[in-house]
Amino acid sequence: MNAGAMNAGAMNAGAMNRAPTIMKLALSAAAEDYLKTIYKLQSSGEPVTTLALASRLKIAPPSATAMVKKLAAMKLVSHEKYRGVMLTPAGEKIALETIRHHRLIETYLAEVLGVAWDKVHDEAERWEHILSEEVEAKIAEALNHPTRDPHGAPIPSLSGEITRDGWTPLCQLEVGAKAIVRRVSDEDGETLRHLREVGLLPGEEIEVLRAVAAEGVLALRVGGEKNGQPRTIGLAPARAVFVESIVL
Amino acid sequence: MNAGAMNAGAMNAGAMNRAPTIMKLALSAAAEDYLKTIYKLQSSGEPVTTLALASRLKIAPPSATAMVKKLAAMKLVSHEKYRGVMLTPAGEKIALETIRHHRLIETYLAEVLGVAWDKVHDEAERWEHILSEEVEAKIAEALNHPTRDPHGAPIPSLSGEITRDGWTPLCQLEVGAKAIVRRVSDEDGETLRHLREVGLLPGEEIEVLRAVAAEGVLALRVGGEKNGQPRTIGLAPARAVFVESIVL
DNA sequence: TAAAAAGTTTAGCCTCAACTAATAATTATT
DNA sequence: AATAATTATTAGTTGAGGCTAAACTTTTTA
Repeated sequence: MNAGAMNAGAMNAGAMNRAPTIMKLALSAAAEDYLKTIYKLQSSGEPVTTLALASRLKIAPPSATAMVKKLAAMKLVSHEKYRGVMLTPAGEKIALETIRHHRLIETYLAEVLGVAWDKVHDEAERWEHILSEEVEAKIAEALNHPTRDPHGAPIPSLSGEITRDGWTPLCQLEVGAKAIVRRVSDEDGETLRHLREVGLLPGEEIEVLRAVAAEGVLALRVGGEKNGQPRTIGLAPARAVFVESIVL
Repeated sequence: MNAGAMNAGAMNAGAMNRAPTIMKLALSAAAEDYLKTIYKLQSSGEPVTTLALASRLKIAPPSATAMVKKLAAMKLVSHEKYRGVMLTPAGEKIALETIRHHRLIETYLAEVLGVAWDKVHDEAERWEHILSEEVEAKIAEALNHPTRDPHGAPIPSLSGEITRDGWTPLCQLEVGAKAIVRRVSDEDGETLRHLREVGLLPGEEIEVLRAVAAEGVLALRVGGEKNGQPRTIGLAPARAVFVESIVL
């Protein structure tokens, strides 16, 4: 047999690729999704358990275990059995690249192509895995190197730095507190549509009028000084909103 | 059997999907690639054999046989054993949609994002499979509904119509013939870079000065009236160029 | 602290889309 | 027309990345 074609998987090794560019380990879309999800769990302080991964990625727990093992073999995560997962520096780098892709694409779709706020996430979820470095650069340039996506999330820099915002979940505000909406979670289109309807967009000023823990409901004034009408939202959407408190 | 529209494989019985929109059978990227390749072979008059498919797609022949069987089961192609393949109307529709995606993306990348002529093909090859109808529409609109991609290939309309150009491969021109370059094949970046260097871009006027069949070489004047210098190109690149003869 | 519950992993299977080796059909050549 | 050469198909594997059922840890609770 004449070596010729050589299957794509076996291609990595040292063969080919004469170019001086550093060989970029082409990870599967699935692997990138795991790394991204691990990063998000990790940076929101939640423990990165098999169950958390499985539920975020909508897969069965054993599937998560299997992938975690593969990622560990690739030295992208460290994994102690029955304990949990942590990204290695290499894994974090890839997670941040994937998140950068995602948020740049969201921004581009929303600002340049005019795709609706609540739809850009699902699009970006697919695009992030096929974006080349070159097109990434063109997109970043076209947007003038943005640092926030349309939902207020920070876009990691090309070198992998990311702003760590210390913002408060809206659901944790005390009655009477005033704050400015800084970020909303982009994951669920349904929630996003609801938040836009209520007016909870990044930049908006709000005041907590009443919090009825028992009812799991929050009454707010949305929009600055008096003119905003009071609105009531549930706890679930309130958890998707992050605010910066206004200190008086 | 109750007609193809709502096949969608595992799309569980009647559950979900209340919307009145026609369910769009989500085909794998691989299947789309096969349909596209079958379409191209078919419309260039070549017989659509297992070997031709395998060689175009850079896979082994048995893999092609296997996928052809699947596509036949989905009624996207008709297949007579040992004979060859033909697209059904449904298969052709999907092929044309995929080609539309590909060419729109190429055009967008080149014209809006400034990606190089010889690189847009490989990008589009990946993007075409994940483009949603909505973003497709936005892109088409941003480009003002183009009918040609940057290489001169016709872009199928949304409804699946495509211009059939009767252009001549450059390699078939007689000595002394004058013509205008109308289209170059986009498949191979290497070839494209070469053609650009020689000046064989859509719109350019050429004249065949000498054709040495034995040498497999063509001498041309590129660029209108006298001022173009003579250039020599091989037969392989000449096959990738299609021209419109100037009738005197 | 022992039993129950919750969470994690192993074992074994499935589908997809590739692959190689071997077989079968068609076409070309003496 | 018989044989050789092409080309196509079948048979059996492989690797990703899912799945369920069952076994095993860890944590909680009675």
